[in-house]
Amino acid sequence: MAGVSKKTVSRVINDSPLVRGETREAVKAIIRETGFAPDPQARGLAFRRAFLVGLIYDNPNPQHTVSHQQGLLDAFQGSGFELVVRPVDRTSPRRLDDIRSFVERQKPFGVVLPSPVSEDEALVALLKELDCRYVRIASVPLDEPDRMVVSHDGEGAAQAARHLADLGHRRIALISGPPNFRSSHERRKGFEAGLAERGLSLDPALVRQGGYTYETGVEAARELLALKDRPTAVFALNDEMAAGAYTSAHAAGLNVPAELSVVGFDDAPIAARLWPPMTSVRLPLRDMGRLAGELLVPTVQRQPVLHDVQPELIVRASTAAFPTS
Amino acid sequence: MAGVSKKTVSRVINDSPLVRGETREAVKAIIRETGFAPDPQARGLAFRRAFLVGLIYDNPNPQHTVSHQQGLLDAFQGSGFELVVRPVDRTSPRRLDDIRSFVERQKPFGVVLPSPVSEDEALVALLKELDCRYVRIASVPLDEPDRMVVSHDGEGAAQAARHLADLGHRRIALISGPPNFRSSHERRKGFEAGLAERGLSLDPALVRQGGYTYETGVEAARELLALKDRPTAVFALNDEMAAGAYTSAHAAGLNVPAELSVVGFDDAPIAARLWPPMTSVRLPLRDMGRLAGELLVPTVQRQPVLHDVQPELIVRASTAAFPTS
DNA sequence: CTGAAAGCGCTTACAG
DNA sequence: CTGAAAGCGCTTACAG
Repeated sequence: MAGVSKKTVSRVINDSPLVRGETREAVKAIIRETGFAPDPQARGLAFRRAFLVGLIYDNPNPQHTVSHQQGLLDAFQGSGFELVVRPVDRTSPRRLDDIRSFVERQKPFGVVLPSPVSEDEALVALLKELDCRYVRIASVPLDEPDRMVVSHDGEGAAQAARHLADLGHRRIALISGPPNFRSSHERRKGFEAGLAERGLSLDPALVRQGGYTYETGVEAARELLALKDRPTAVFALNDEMAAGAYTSAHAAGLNVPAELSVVGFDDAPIAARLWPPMTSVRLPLRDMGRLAGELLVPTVQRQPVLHDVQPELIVRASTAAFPTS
Repeated sequence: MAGVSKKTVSRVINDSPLVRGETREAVKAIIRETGFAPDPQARGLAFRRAFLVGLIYDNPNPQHTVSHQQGLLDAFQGSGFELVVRPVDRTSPRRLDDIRSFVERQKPFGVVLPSPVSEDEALVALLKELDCRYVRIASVPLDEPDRMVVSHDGEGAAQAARHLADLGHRRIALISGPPNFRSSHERRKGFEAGLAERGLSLDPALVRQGGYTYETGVEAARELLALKDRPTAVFALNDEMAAGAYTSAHAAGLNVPAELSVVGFDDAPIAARLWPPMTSVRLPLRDMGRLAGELLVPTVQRQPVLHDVQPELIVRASTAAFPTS
C-alpha cells in the first residue's frame, strides 16, 4: 500500500518465488530507504516458530561456551536471529523436562548442542519427538552430516603423540578423561594411533583416568610421578588436568620440561599463562560455533557449508627433547 | 470457556486485581492441572514487549560472562523470561547502532550491563531514549539504586592492602588497570585506603599502569622487578596481570612468595591453578547476575532486593610474611 | 468482578 | 504474479 503494493512485501521478505523481479527490486529499494524491519514477534507468531536459537550447554570450561556463542553470533550476523542461552545439568533427570518446556513454549527455530550435551541421546530423541531442529558439535560424527560439526579431536591427540615421540620420549603417560565423555575416548584413540605411527604403544601402567578437572589431574599425575620408573612425558586429555600435572610436578620437585614434558588439550587461556607456557592442542571453538550456526540457519547466499574443523598443536615451552642433550 | 470462564484467565495470569479470589483460585487450579503455558510470542506481540532480557557485555574474561549468565538464569527460574546474549565492542562507534536496532526490533523486556559496558554513558543514554529498562553492574553506584548492582571493588582491594601490610610488607607495588575502566580507579583507591589504615602509603615509584591483560602484567612486573630497590610485594588489579607478574618473577629468578608476594583480583580459575596457588580477591559474580535479574524482572513474591555485594580476599600461597622469619 | 470486541504485525492459503 | 480475507494466541480498553 506504500509506494508499491502491500502484502507482496511479505513475499519479498520471505523470498517467495512468486514475485516478478521488477516488483521485487522496487520493494527491496523501499525497504532499504525506509529501514523497515519486520517485527520478529509477529513473524514468529504467524510462523508458529520463534527466531531464536538455543545454545544448550553443560561445559565446565567457560571459554568453550563463550567462544561458541561468539561463533554462533558471527553466523547470525544480520539475519535477525537471536541467541538464547540454556545451561543444563547433564546428570539431572529433570533436564529433559526443562528442555521440553523450553522447546514447547519458546518454539525456537532450532538448538545447538556442544559436547558433552551433544552426546546425550535421550535429549536428542526428545528434540526429534518435538520436531525441533538441532546441530550437534562433537569430536566424531554422531548424526547425519547436516546436523553435525565435527572437531576430530583424535587428530589433535595424534599430533601430540607424534610431537612427544619425535622429541625422543619413550615412557609417555596418559591422563585420560571421564568414560562418559565421547571426546575422552576419541582423544585417547587418536593418541594411541599417533604413537603407533612412530612404532610406539601406550604402556597400560602409565595410564590414569581423570575426570577433566584440575583436582583429578593433580591426583593422576601424583600417582604417575611416584612410580619407580616414572614417565618422562605426560599427555593430559584437557588443560585443566594438565595444569594439575604441573602442580604435582612442582610438589615432586620435578622441573618442567627438563624432567617432565607436559602436553594439554584445549589451549585454554591458562595454557599460555602457566610457567613454563604449556604446549597444547587447540580447537577452533569460535569456528565450530559459526559452522553450527550456518548449518542451522538458512542464509540467502551460502557457500558450501563445512562440517569439519581441524585441531592444531600449539608448541610452547612445556615439552623438551629426551634424553636432554 | 473451559471449566471456568475464558479471558479472565488472562487477568489471572497477569495478576490483575480485578478478579475475585475464588475465581482466581479456580482458574489457577485448572492451569496447574492442564499444564497450560501462555505463548510468549503472542503475549509479547500484544504487550509490544518481548519476554527476553539481553545481556550486553564486553568483557575479556569469559568467567565473568558465564557466571553472570548463570546468575541471571537463576533469577529467571520459572518466570518464562529468556536470556539473549549480545556481545559488543565498546570501542566501536557502531555499537550504538547495533544496540538500537536490537532494542527496536526485539523490544526486549530489559537489558543488563556488566562492567565495563555499564560505564558507557552514551549507551545508557540511548537506552533511556528508547525507553528500554536496564540494570547496570559496576564497582560503584552510577545510577539510581533500582538500576544498580554494586560490587564495591574498593573494599576488596582494601582487604588485599591490609593483608600485605599485616604480613610486614612495606615496599608494595601496584599494577593498575586501564584508565577508562572505572573498576581500575576504584580498586586503586580502595587499595590506598587500606594501606592508609595501616599507616602506609603507595610509593609512586612502585606503580605501573597495565591494561588488564596478561601481557601488560608481564611488562609492568618486569619493570618493577628490575628496580634497584625492588618491591617485596605486588598487587595487580586483576588476575590476568597477576599471572603476568608470576611470569616476570620466574624470568627474574625470583621465588614467589619467598622473594615476592603477589595478590590478584577476580579469583579467576587460573588463580588456584598457578604455582604457588595465588591469593586473590573474589567477586561473587553469579550473585551479581542474580541480583541484576531480580531487579529487572517483576517476580510475584520478592524479598527486599539487595543491590550490594561484597568482595572477599581468598588467601592462598602466593603471599608470605616479610621479612621472612 | 466478568464477558464480547478489536487489535498487536505478520503470514498462509484462496481467489483472481 | 498480486490482492483481500482469515488467523497465529494473547492483551487492552469497553461495556455490562
